Amino acid sequence: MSEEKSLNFIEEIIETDLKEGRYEQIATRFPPEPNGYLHIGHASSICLNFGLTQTFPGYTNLRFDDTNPETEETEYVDSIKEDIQWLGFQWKNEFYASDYFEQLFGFACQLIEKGLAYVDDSTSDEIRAMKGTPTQPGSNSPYRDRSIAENLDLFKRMRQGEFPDGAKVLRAKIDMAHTNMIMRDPVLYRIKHAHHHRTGDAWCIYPMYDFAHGQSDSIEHITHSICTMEFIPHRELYDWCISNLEIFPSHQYEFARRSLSYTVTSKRKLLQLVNEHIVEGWDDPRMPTISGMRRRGYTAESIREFCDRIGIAKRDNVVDVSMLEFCVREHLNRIAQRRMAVIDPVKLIITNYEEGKEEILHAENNPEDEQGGHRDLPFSRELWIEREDFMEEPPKKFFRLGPGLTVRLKHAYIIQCHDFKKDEDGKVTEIYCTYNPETKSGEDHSGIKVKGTMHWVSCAHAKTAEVRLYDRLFKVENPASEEGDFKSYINEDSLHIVKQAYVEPALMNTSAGDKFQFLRLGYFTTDRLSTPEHPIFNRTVGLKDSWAKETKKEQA
RNA sequence: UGCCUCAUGGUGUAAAGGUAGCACAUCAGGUUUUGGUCCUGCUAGUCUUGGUUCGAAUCCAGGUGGGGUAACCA
Repeated sequence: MSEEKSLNFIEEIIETDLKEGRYEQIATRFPPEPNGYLHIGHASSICLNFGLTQTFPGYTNLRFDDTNPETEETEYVDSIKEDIQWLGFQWKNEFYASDYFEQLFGFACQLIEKGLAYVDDSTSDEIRAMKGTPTQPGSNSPYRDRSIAENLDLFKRMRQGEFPDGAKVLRAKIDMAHTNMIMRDPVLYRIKHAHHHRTGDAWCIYPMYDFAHGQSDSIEHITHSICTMEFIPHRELYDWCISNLEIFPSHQYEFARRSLSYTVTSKRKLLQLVNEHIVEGWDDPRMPTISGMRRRGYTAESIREFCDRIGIAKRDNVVDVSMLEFCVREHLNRIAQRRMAVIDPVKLIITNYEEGKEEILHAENNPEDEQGGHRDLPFSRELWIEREDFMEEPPKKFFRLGPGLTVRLKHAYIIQCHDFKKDEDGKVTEIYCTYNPETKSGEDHSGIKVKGTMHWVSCAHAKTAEVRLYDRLFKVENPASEEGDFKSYINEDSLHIVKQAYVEPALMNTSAGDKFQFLRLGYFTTDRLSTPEHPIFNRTVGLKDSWAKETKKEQA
């Protein structure tokens, strides 16, 4: 615990600000636009913003950046709030940029009165044309020199709804030759006769991001307004507005958004996957959304740990998914109860075990947790085992079943295979073994050592469950940087549904979100659609599999 | 092309002019009634060229490469 954790560059800035007395406490905010579900990239920002005010004195607001009524919906507001809380964070205030519409309107009037904003009748095409290019200065709008009185009158009439969409905009009067394109008389307000999810039809003019965000920060006395790198050019305008309005000086700091290999994290692309039914909704377990990951079985703790490990910096990055998978496994290994399930079953018959006999075994729930307790596990003559655990002609290092081979059945006996049966297609249908009654788990004094231990489910006691196996959604590491449509890189085998898996009785009557390790198969969670009559388990992540690695090496 | 920004093993991230470290991944081994967990060890890095300095990943200058930016989106 004596280890001093190094600070990221934002924490360093804050520490300096605090030390030098610029602030006594800080305020941050998480500012989502309610036009999509939160994803793993947002989780990073959430952990940053809320984490900052856990390590330093201060608080964090949740503020919805809802200035574009055409794309925003209450459904998104609700999901965003749920996801943040599920991740384990609580905001101090729940605010909306739309709360400030009246105040923002007032700010705009102030700029007009200072001669720093004007109403422009140009079309968007004309404005774009007059913008110039990075190397060529733009040109002034013919409406740029309207009088203050006329601008004020026009702007108020815009608000009254006298003009149709697109007829006029309010622009800042800065410099059409500015090297920063953002500063070439940016649009501040536009006319949109659209229904807003919160203000209804009260407004028909809406502020642009650049006029809403900074002022909202200022109104809330946000000290450190943290956003991603693409907003760097906007900082100059952010500061310009605050300084000319002479309001609380919030400051903007930028970090590089985190990206994850084999996934996309762009709301536009995620929306597309949902709308085109490539996935089954925002919370499809293959989605990198918080809700998708939650349904997949990720824990909030593991996502927080992940965000902590990948850190915050300003350079471009693609974090390897294996880092994320490591974090879930690490947590789930500690908390998930062990169960047995067979996904691809083949029958095993213990020929020297009395027919009709059954034993109730005492199986530990979690070897990592001494307080984890035990469960009853029925054993009998006929068992289901995993088809891949038997090989007719096993290679040397195959520590499972094959003619003559010996293995332990987890929590039960050591068995030896002496025969098997195949159908006319050559498919193994039954495997015959004998068991050694002296080798019962916990009472084994035989001294026999075996290399392999296998999972199984008693046929007579097995329950049927649906198991959903997920794989990465994309075939390439960075779909966003690949040529052409990102959808052409989708992995069409990202979901494999097993309708009839056999599970031990202790797996009945679980609740949505319960987490288990199916021995040797991976971590699974009960899906929200699961019912006692039709249980469904989602595979969160497989176990590390050094045997699979070995066989892959052989093939190469 | 202007402006902005970034550059440390395969990946992510530290080192505030003084021994380049940590984690993931990889590889090799040990323990194990999960080929899991755990433990041990290996491999592998400062974009380039100059300068300042006793000493540079760090400071300066030039180059190269990546990313952002020219929506009535955020």
